[in-house]
Amino acid sequence: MRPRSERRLQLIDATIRCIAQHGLSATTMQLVTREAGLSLGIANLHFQSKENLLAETLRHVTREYNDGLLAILTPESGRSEETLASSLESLLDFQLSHGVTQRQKMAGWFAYYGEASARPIYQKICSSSDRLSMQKVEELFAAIIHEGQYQGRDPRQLATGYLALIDGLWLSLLVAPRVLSKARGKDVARAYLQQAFPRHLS
Amino acid sequence: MRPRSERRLQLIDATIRCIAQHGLSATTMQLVTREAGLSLGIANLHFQSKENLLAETLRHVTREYNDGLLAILTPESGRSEETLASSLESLLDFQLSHGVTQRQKMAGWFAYYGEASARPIYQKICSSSDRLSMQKVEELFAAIIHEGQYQGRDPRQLATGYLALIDGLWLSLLVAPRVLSKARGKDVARAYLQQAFPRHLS
DNA sequence: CCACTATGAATGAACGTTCATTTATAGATT
DNA sequence: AATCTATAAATGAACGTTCATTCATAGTGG
Repeated sequence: MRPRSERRLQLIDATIRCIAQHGLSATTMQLVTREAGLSLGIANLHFQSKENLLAETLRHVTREYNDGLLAILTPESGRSEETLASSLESLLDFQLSHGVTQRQKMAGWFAYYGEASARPIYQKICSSSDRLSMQKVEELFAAIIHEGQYQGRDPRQLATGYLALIDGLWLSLLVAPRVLSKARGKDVARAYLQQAFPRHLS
Repeated sequence: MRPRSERRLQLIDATIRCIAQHGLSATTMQLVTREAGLSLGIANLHFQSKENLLAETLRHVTREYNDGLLAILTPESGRSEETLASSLESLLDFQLSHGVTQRQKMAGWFAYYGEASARPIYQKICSSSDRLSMQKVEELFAAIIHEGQYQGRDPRQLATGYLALIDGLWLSLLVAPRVLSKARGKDVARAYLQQAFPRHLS
């Protein structure tokens, strides 16, 4: 017998693994609870319904990603050696890091995106997460443009392009990992940022 | 009573509409056949199984897209006024055209991508379509680099980036159409190409 | 003793698939 | 022309399976 919060996390983790392995449409309560090493009824006890479990799992995944992003893009007064250039480098490292580009995570991410257009609850979670990334990246780009006195750059347009590029690279890494390696994906994203902010990226 | 090929197309079209409206996981044989105005058994008559109907639908969608792409990127000896610059412009127009960026089509596309990592048959169809786009776009970029004598450009890297950017923009248009309009999406893609080939895009 | 956690067999709805039957079409026969 | 025959198209009730959910029951900690 374990506390509520622990079981919830245990079930969410199992859900993520199931989605990655079997896809969203083949993820059943039976599979999830067995993967978690628990009984069939337990998921409904803690999440009321399958729909809710899936929504909470998506919330968990997006929260985890956003926390990682915010840790990089929220300036902290404590860290004095932090520069805009290093933030840019950290952003790139994070978004194409081992942790974020695991097959398991990307597969889950796109499984939800695929169903998002038909399910308002997924659409809401995805789009609000996207909006946050957009805002934070745009802020960083605006600061860099100001610092570097780059001419004729629109921070919103550059942020839109950069985030779309990252999404597209993730999709390529997922669907055709043989064609595009993580290292080459990172090179492509780096090239985009170098074109935009040549004096902020070596 | 209608010929086989007509019914097949009718069912595939109905499947596309169902996926766009209800999502892939909620698309049932009942829904599809009712949408097509036909009886329940007809789909199994023409496609043997639901799995096969869904795979054939994906093949149809990718073929349609690839045909459009090939029409632009395959040089025809007859059209003398065709230049590399105009091909580039046509590519951009096509990929962000009304026809390709319909909600219905993009929703279907990403629904399959979302399930692709768990279903080998989808993965195969998607990745082979991607490979074709990649090859053709890379060829065009290589020709442009040669013609414009652009220095330090890698056609494969630029094509990878461009196609990833397009994918990412489609995803944004699908999930958050209010944040990103089609017109602004096109601006973003155009900016990428302008950076890469400034003398080939006004 | 009470509240909470946990189990898994039972339940009923929904789904893909099958198949006996009916309907339509084209070619052959008279 | 009219009739017959063979073939393919089309139907939808019926079947077996799978799934999410429920619930009677049992275990556990305070």
